[in-house]
Amino acid sequence: MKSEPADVSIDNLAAMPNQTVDWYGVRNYQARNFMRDAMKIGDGVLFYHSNCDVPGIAGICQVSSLAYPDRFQFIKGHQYFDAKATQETPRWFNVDVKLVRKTQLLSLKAMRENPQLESLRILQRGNRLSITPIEASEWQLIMALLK
DNA sequence: GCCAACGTTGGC
DNA sequence: GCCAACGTTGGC
Repeated sequence: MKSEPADVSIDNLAAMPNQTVDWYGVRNYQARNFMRDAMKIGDGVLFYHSNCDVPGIAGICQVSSLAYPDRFQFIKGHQYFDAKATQETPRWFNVDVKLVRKTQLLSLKAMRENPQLESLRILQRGNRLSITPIEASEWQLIMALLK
């Protein structure tokens, strides 16, 4: 799951109550669907710093709630307000994400240089999704790299 | 339903 | 700041 550290960094997350953040602001249907339809409590999450000096994986987290309506879609004037969303038929959803541990930064560059990680969705050409699923084998490999 | 125009993402 | 690669919008 990508986050811009200027918005929420791994250190920001570590300082939050319960070290938990609601993954607000996703306004892409595919990414929303991953949260709404696929994520279960306890699922592993790689916290990725994007759009920053050294993009890469900065920590390990886990999903700590099922998806529920993103609170900002209802706030008029807010950056994430959506006029087409209503309380009865919300359009955007988010899960809660809880920090497991901060890790050494596994940079995008390092990931690209590792042939074993070639299949990672986030490394595919043209990928812009802020949330992408990961294979169990890829997860295991990254866990080993982060040891 | 097509698709041109426009907006966004995000690495570089 | 550039720009490739998407995603969304809206006229037709």
